Amino acid sequence: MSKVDRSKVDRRINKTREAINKALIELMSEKNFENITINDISERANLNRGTLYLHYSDKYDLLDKCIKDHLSNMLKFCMLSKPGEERLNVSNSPLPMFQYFEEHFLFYSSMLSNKGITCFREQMNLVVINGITERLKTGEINHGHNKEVVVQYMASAFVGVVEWWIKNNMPLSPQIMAQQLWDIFDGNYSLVGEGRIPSGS
Amino acid sequence: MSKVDRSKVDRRINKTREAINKALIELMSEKNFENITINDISERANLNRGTLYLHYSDKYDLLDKCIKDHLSNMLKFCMLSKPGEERLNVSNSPLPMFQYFEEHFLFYSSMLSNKGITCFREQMNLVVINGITERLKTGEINHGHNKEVVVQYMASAFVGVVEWWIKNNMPLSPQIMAQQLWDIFDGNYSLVGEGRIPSGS
DNA sequence: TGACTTTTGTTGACTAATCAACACATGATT
DNA sequence: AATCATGTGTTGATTAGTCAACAAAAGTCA
Repeated sequence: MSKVDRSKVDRRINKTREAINKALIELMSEKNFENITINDISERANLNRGTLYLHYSDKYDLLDKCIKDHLSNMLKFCMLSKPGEERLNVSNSPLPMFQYFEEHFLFYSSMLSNKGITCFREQMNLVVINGITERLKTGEINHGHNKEVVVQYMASAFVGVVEWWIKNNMPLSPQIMAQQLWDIFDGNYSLVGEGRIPSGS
Repeated sequence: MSKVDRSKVDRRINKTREAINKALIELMSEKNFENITINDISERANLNRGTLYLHYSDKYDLLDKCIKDHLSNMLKFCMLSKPGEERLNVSNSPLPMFQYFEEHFLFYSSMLSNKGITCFREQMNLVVINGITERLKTGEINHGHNKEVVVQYMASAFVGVVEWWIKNNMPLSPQIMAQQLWDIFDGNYSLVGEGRIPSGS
């Protein structure tokens, strides 16, 4: 008569998943996804092949979950700075985002540069769109622009810039990138109801 | 009816031991050994406290096995260059040794600098003595010196120099250290039966 | 084509790691 | 001295991971 608590996840599970994800990302930075075998992954992760199948049904399932996991964390990170609060100062500029991408460079580099995996860019775009949409829920646009259009515009611009930055091995610092992007956005819109930021005149 | 092979070690065992050893060395570079608890170690190693007790009876047992393990590897590494073979050229100088210590700097630094653990220096000295004795078995000394004395002299000198080098955060490169030590040894003895190396005249 | 190697996904027997719980020891604070 | 917190070492029930073995699929090449 027992049955233990089990409310928290067994730490072995996390260790295993982390090892597998790390191995996959490493391998994807080295070769084409299609050429990576389950054997490669389990060897690199230093665990039994059978263990991998306890968590993922095949390598496509693994890739899928790996992407969803990372993008979900990215979105979570973005949402930490609450929408509609202190949005016009530099402290809430895109800087944390670029620092985030810098920290997870290996992942985003692997995903964006790897041949034979087309799905990633679209998934990332989708997540960014959802994120921006969420943030714009409270602070409404008041320039007479269609919200959908603005969201698409911003998401595409952001993802495109990030993709360029990552694919080119981050030639500029996160600070510079954030400043540049902030300036461009500023030239277009201010994102909350206060309207354009008076610049000079 | 079965009984599996089990000739090789279960990879879980190696992973666990490696995590524990890494955790101990890290912690010892941060604080006094006496102030490190079993809880600290198991937390840092990211495993259950009970798991640690499956491998070690207490933290002293762990420290002991950790030291013996490292020193045994060190000796193994030293013995890779066979005694009595090509001993007079630079390629067989102490350089590999200093590179070895550089690679395992964190361990030796922790052990040599940590207060509240006196046993390490003596154990290391003993291992070095055994190593040198082993190497001198084939190539005999022929200067009329007592072998024991020569061994003690060399071991003390070597350990002393290494200890200074590690404790001072490796102020000189392994190359320089090896060259210096080689020159000093050369000024004293050549270690094989060929006698002094004619230097110049 | 056919022989071959490699990879895949699954099985069952087994072992190591996990977790909560426990009693006890040590140490500091009041 | 009594209280409180923290660390120790052990227990038993349970789960996750391991390994070798297998058959079937997919890729390689003479």
